[in-house]
Amino acid sequence: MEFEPVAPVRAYERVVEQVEQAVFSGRLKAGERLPSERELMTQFGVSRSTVREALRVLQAGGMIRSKPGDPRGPEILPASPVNLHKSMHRLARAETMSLTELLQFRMLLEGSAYLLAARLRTDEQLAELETAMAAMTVAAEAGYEEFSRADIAFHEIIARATQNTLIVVCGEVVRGIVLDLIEDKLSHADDRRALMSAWLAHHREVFDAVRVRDGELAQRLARRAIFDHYSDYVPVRDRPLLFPLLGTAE
Amino acid sequence: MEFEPVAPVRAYERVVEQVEQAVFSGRLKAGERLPSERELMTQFGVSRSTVREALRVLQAGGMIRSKPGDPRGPEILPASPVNLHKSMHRLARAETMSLTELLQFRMLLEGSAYLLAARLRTDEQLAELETAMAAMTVAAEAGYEEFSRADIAFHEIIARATQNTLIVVCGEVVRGIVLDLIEDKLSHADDRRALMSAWLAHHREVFDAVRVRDGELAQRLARRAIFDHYSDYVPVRDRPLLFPLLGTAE
DNA sequence: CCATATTTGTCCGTATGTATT
DNA sequence: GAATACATACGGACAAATATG
Repeated sequence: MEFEPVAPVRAYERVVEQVEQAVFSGRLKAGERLPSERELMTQFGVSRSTVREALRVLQAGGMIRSKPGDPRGPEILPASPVNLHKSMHRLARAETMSLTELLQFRMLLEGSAYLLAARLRTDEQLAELETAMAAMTVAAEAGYEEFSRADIAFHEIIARATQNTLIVVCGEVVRGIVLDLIEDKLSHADDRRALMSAWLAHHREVFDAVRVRDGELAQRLARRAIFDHYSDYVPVRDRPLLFPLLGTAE
Repeated sequence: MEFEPVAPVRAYERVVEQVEQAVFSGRLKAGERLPSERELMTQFGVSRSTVREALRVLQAGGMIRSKPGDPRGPEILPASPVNLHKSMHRLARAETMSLTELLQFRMLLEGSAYLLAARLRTDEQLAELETAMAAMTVAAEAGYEEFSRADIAFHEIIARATQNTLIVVCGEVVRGIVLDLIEDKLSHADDRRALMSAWLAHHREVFDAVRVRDGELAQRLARRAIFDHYSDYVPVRDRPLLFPLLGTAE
C-alpha cells in the first residue's frame, strides 16, 4: 500500500470546491446568482474574509463576477476562453512553451479545421467565404491592419463551418498568441507587401479546395501556408518537428 | 473615435498586476520569495485583507505558493501547464459542448499525436511503448480498472513523444472528459471483455505503425479506433461529422 | 427623481497553529 | 527546546456603490 503526502486543505479552498462542483454539475447555470457574501458566510460557516478569498479565486478563474452594491449577489459567468488565453500566454512568455510547439499545434488545428470545413460547409458558407476573399483582396491595399482583420474574418467562417466549438476557440487562442509573439517582427518587415500577396495566394488555393470539397488538399495547403509564412521564426534545429505535418516531406 | 466602458480597478487587482509584471519582466524569478504579507501591506499601502485577496488570486493562477509560518514569504513558482489544464477542462465541459464535438476533437488530437509520434519517437520510447503494450495485455485479464490505467500510460508515452505540451494537455483533458461522460455506460456493458480485446487489437496495430514510422497509417488507425469504440454513443444524425476524420469514407 | 436599505470594498484588531532559527 | 515571525481564520467597522420602492 502506498500513501500520498497530504497538504492541509484551506477553508477557502473548500468553499471554492463546492461552488465549482455546483457549476460543473449544472446545479448552477450561467446567469444565475450566488447568495450574498453575508449569506454565504452563514451557509458555509466561515468568516467573511474566507468567503471573499474564495470569491476572488472564483472570479480570477472566470467563474463569477461581482459588483459592489448589487443585492442579487455574484453572477455565474458562462465558460469563456479568456482564461485559456491567459494561461497559454503565460507559458509562452515564460518560454516553457516554444514558438515551435505553438506553430505545430496551429498547423494541426487549422489543417483539421479546413479538412472538416471542406466536407461540412454549406453553399451559403461558401458564398460567405467568397465575399471574405474579396474583402481581403482590397484590404491588402489598405494596409497591414485591415488585411489582418479580413484574414481573421475568413478564419472565423472556416471555424464556424466545422461546427466544433473547441476547434474554433483553440484556433482563435493559438492564432492570437502566435501573432502576439511575432507581430512586431512581422509588421516591421520591409517585405510586408510580398508577405501579404503570398498569404493571399495561399488563401485562394485553399478556398478552391474547400469549394470542390477536397478536404485532404485543403488541409495540406493550409499547413503548408502556415509553415511557409512562419518557419523563418523557428530555430533551424526545431523545423523537423513541423515536417510530419506537411504530409509530403520524408 | 470609440470609447470603451470603464470598470473600476480594485485595490487587490493593482497588487496582482504589479506582482505579475515583476514576474513577467523577469525581475522576480521562480524560486525567489515575495516579502511577507505584513511587509507587502506597507509596500503597497493597503490592508492585510487586500494583500491576502491578491495573494489568493496569484496562487490560483499558479504564480505563487505560500505556507503558514514560513518566514521567507510566498515562493514564486515556475510556469506550469496545470492552469492550462484547468481552463481547458472548464471550457471543454461547458454544458454547450456535445459528446460529438469532444469525440471529433479527440480523434483530431490523438490522430495527430500518433502521426507526430511515429516520426519523432526515439528507439527508447519505442521500447517503453512495447512494455506498456505488454502491461496492457496482462491488465486486460485483471479487470477494467487496471486496463484503463495501462491504457492511459500508453497514451502518455505517445504524447511525450510528440514533445508538444499543448497536445499532451489537451489530449489529457479531452480523454478524461469523454471517459467521465460514458465511463459508467462502458463499465456496465456486458461485453466489456470483447471491448477490451478489440481495444487491445487496435493498439497492437497502431503500435506496429509507430514501429515502422508510418505516421499516416498510425493516424488513420487511431482515429478509426476511437470511432469504432465510441460512435455508438453519438446520435446517428451527428455521425457524419466524424466521417471526414476517418480519411476513407466519401 | 429621490430616499433607503442592502451589498461590496476595504480596513483594523485578535487569536491560533506552524515553521524557522 | 524556546523564541520569533509567519500565515490562517475570525469578528467588527465604515464608506462607496447599487438596486429597488
